[in-house]
Amino acid sequence: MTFGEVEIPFWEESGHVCKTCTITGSRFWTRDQSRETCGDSTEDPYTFIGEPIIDGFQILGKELKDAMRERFQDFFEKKGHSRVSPYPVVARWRDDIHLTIASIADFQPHVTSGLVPPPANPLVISQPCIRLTDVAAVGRSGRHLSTFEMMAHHAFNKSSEGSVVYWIDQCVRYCDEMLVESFGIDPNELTYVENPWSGGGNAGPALEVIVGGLELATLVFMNLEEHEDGDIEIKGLNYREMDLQIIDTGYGLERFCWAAAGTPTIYDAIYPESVTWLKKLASFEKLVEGLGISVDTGDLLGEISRLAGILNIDVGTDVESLFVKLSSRLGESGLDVSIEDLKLLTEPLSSIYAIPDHMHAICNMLGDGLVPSNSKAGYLVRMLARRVCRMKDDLELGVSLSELGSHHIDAHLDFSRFTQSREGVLHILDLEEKRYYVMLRKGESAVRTALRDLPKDSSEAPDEVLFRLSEERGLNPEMAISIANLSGWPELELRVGFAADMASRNAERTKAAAKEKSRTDIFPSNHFPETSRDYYDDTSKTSFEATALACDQLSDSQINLLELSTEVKLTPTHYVVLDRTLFYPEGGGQLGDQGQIGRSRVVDTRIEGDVIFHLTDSEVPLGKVSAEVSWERRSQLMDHHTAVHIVGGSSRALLGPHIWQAGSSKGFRYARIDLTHHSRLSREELDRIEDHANSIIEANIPVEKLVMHRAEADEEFGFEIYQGGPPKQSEIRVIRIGNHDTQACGGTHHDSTGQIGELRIIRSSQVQDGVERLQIVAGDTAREHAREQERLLNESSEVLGVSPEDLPNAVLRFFEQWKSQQKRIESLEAEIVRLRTDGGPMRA
RNA sequence: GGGCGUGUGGCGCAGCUUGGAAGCGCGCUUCCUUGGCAUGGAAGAGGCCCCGAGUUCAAAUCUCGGCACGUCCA
Repeated sequence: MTFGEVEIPFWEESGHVCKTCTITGSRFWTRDQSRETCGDSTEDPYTFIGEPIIDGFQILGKELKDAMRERFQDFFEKKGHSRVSPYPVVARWRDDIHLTIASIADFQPHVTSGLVPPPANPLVISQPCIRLTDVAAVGRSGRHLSTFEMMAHHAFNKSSEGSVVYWIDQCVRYCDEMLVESFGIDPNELTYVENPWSGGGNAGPALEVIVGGLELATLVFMNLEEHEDGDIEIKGLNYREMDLQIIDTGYGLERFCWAAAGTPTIYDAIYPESVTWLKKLASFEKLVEGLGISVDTGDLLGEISRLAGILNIDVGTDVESLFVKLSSRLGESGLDVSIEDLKLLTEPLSSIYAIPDHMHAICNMLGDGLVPSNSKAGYLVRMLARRVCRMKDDLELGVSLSELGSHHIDAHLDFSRFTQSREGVLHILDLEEKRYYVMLRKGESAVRTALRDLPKDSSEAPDEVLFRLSEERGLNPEMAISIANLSGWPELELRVGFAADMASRNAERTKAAAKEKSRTDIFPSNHFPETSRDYYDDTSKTSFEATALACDQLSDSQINLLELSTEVKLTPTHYVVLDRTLFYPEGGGQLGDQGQIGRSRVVDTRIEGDVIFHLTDSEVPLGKVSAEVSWERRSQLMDHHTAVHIVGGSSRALLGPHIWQAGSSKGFRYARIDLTHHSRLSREELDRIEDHANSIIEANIPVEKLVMHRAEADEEFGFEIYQGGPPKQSEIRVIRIGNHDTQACGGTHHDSTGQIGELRIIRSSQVQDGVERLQIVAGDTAREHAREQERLLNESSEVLGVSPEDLPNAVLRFFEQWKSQQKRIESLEAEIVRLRTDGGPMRA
């Protein structure tokens, strides 16, 4: 048996026959003896439009989705699956993807790798997902969505330990029974197509489940993982058998809804209220009447969807050529529509369909507390918001982005399960819309300047100009052209093939950027046993005895790779490995400890794998050593680390649930925390956060340090505790400051907040759009900082000979005087020049 | 995380490639035209050319660093 083939007794029992598709050549199974095609080929158009293949759902929209989801989950619950609540759409428990793209993403990589047990086994879930790869096709194809719910049943088997829940045969039986019995699908219409699956580091055989030309589900039997020594090669990568065998299924909730509604497009089935509302706002009926198309628009739309399912619409495809294809195919079906009319009809319509889809994704992302930004996940929500802004303006809807949001939330969303409030979402939408219009306004002059040398009657602009406007000013080529048309270049048009060229240009850059990306190990960590980390037992203990297992000289390249902090004053010469240590290694944003091992100074501490490396300024003899951690530094690091947690909690309490830690750093001289927030922070806001944080310190709240299993922590505290980054172990440490703040954190902390003394937020700066960096000093450093400020004030006022209170006024006065004197000098100089050239005494 | 770009009177921007006396539009002040307003005309005020170093006889302009902001890609 080659990779991807599946042996299933159920086929014979249920009267399925195995065939090979005459079009695609795929193997498939069907109950229909006369069937020639697999159902997923260019010869299999949709059959359910106007004739639903799932009976008994006389409803649409949210109601339909709720009923469909319930029917699905109920079936699997009765088959022994436990319901699991959906995860957020912003995948903050992962560092490789920004958004939840599939139900299995909830369990990667910790569960699929076997590190952490699943929350239930087997389980059933309906997971909201967002995929932006086909965003250009949304609204146009009739079936593409940027956001959808993936209904799924998962089972995690460990056959090596004799723990098997169920595998391929049983999975197919469940699927078939549910579709036929529970959803009343005609068994003769069902086909199962063999289509091995690989991606995201895993692979396995898989079946696509197709009804009426529509792929309703994919059943993946994940049993391979990527490994350089693996003996199975798939698409150029090596794979080996996994410890776990995972049932990974995905049933498209919205597609079930579409199949049950039989509407012309999937959007009509799930967003009917929005589509109707938007059509009215855009006066769509009037536009249709104005065209005078002879055929019925309902029929036409259904036909377009049917064809769009067959014609591939890819990102970067030129819309022009698609219209040509579409028009000729429509002609074959007896619908005679000119390309021009087709455009006039489908362009506004595709926006009307795309808007509710995009709003659904936007509201879900913002609901999860995401803040729009110019990079990372925040950029994705901004991109969607800007697409909506553009579409709503093209349609001349006359409503704001937040009004669209408000309508969408009322019609389609239950906001009780989100962390962000409805008001919070609408506020952010207002801010985003304002930013969009600022960009457009600035873009107008940018277009004029960029095209200045171009003759006014040109029909084409240089590619380079359009690329630059897009990348630097955020004006996509269509927008740039339409601005140019209004600014004095009426003939300018977008060159055919430009969109495709731009897409491939981006693809090349991405490829080039992806080249350098591999984290190299600095130390030979696999040569040593795990170092016992004694610093957790008692964070105030500083001296200890241990055995030095190794001491080696550091090479220049190792020192380079270490990227030593500016707080490391001496360049280390050796690394030392002990059997046990009290030295805390750099991690979680906390810098490494310093101190003494024997006669050598420890200048920094690092960890690699499970081994802790002490960086010293001289060689340490092997064998018994006594060591001492610098308490002055350690206690200051603890002041800063606990203070950072407190400030994070205070910011969230005062500014809202969208506040998320985007990074942090705790050193000896200062600490900083990066927070996601949609606006710049004023000094008043910083003062309020500072006061709130200091009240937590004054209340002297105990700092609990818990050690618990990952799954247990998820359950009890939620994903909010992973602000410092995704956890890498199955057992994690949790730092809990009363009800103020709870974080998974490996750092060293005080036992109660009062030990910090006081903290101050010195300043805030912006790291990137939507991320504010707060600089914090706490404990002794806070006092030193105050002294330093006073010294600066005193020195400055002494120079001017005034008291510090009068400094601002004095500086203002001096500056004004300086300005007026500069001006006087200038005019006097001009006077001298005039006198010299105007026949003054200089002329001899 | 990576790339690109921007910072110039109150506001919107040009000038930077190729270093040589800081400009344009709107707004503002005063005067003229008018019965008054709109308008038109004339005169004028208002600039640490983001900050700091460097190169140079000379920097808004070139180089480096910082700050602030924008944008695209992942």
